[in-house]
Amino acid sequence: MSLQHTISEHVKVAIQELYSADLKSVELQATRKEFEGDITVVIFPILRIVKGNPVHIGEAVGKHLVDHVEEVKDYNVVKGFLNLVIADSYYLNFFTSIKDNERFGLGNVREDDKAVMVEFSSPNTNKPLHLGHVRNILLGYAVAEIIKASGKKVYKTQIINDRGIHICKSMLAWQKFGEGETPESTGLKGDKLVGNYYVKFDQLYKTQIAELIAQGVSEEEAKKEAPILIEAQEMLRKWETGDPEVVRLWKMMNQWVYAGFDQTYKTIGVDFDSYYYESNTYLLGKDNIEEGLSKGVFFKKEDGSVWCDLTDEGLDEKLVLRSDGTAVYMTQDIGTAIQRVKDNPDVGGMIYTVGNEQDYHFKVLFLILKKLGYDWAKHLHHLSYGMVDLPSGKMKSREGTVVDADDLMVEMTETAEEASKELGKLEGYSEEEKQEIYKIIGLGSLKYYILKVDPKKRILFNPEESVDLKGNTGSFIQYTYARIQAILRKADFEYTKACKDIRLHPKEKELIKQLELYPEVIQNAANELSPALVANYTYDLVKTYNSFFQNVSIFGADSDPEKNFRVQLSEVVGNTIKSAFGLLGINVPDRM
RNA sequence: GGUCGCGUAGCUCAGCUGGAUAGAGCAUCUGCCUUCUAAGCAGACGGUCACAGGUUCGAAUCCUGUCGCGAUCACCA
Repeated sequence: MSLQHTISEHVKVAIQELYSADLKSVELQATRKEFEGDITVVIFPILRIVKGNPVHIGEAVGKHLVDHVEEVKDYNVVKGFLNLVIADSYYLNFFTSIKDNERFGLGNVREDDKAVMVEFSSPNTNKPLHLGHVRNILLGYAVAEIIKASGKKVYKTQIINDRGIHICKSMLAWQKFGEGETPESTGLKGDKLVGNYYVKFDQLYKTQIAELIAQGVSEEEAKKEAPILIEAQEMLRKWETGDPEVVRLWKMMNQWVYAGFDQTYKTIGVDFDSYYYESNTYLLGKDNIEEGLSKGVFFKKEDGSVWCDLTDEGLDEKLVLRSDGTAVYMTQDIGTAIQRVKDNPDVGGMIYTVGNEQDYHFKVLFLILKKLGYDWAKHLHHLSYGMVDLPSGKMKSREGTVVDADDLMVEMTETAEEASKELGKLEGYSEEEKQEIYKIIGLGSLKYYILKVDPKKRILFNPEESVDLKGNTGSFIQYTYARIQAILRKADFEYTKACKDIRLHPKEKELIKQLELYPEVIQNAANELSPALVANYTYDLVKTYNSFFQNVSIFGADSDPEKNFRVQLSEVVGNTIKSAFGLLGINVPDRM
């Protein structure tokens, strides 16, 4: 039973005994630094039940707690706040209970037999991944890891948008101008090569439009009639009829792209448990529409199109099947969701990591699935995130202002290398080891920079600031971890010594309090699907540790048990940083 | 126009289900390397929490309205 719970219960008992009143809930908070104490009971809400002077009530309750709760050593009352001083022994006991558990707080926080499927990344196969994908991937992966840590089984998946006119555009341009180029012949990553042809298509398309306009065709017409576009549409038709030549080309170029993506995922450090391809799923959903019609969830209009009436929910009617019987986006998503649960029957909920421009789409999708009566439909969540802006404005692929994911990661690594070389702390390491550390630092900065902000907010991605190693950054936290490892390398302490009689330094107490919070932070992050919570918590922990570390020498000449205790405390903080960063997909180096 | 989201220090961001004097980092300034990693620590400066009402012992937080920014409202994906 947690201390907070114990205190709450005793406050209730005290109010019952002193005033014969029945208190339903107790408001607790951490005591502010400027007052003496650790936990504060807010008296004001009690005034609703017990009339009287808040200070007198606080005094009475405080006395009762000191008398009846072992851990409460002392109290003081300031206005309507009852500050409780918790005995050092409580913190020391807590510390003893976690110090040998490297993964304390991780795993089995909540038992739940239903698995969660987390979808993220979900790229198109016509161009390389960019900064927007990076935010998506980092968020999705971190959320998956956090939920896993909170005790659930997690499936990481993505749906790859591998069909449609966009991929035909790249294919056509390659066919026309490629002269048989391959990733091998050019040395280019497959996704880059294909992306280049997508750009080539767009260039030709634009010049053709310009030519048509010069001939007196209206802009609107020109956009529809450009020969290259007609050709691409023709190619899509051939693909749909299964034309062997087109399908062969499509398969080949998609393979190039997948190889390129795999390399990018590997560098970022993420993986997936399953892949769904739109070329397989785009026909799904029609059966479910039939089923919905028979259940009365959908209705058919005179022209044969099928709709879902959501006006009772304050939304519009939504098309789920065209009048010619073909599927729309919504049809596919309905079918794919149902298919996924068929593939993984233990799944009890799904999380879709998709940008906030699709908020409405997912609102509707979830409603429809609920109406269709699936029990897992109650646990669907759209992990919606804001756009990534650059100081120069919006990223636009057509204007070439996108930040390529691979380039970005290389740049971050190089910056880490420069900074690291200046400080020269990696002497004695092989070039290979150094490169590995630079990568860990560079990527750590990037990941932390993106994950520390609330997902639903837009991010202003400032390249200069993101590579900064000072302040609230990933590398600052990594640096603290590396320093802790240096202490552990040099310390020769024995774990067997008890730490019963130690007087806690106020900052040590503060640190242990923060560690105590750790499982709660993970639980909250899992509930709110917020990696930002974990990131900000880690920063707070590290700030407190650094300030303690700087002010108290661990290798001081005096008393052994204290020395050992401090080294152990360092180790536990280090482990906590490591596991918290693990949840965010960030590595920590032993030296940097 | 309807719907949704955002608006906190010069800049980038925290602020949990309402609680004490609003919190960090960057930038600017001042101290601290004979001790375990100074990518650090301590401190100073900096705020009408967009605005106006409301709810109450108490509001950055909840409600209503206004303004600003963004997204979205296709038989597109």
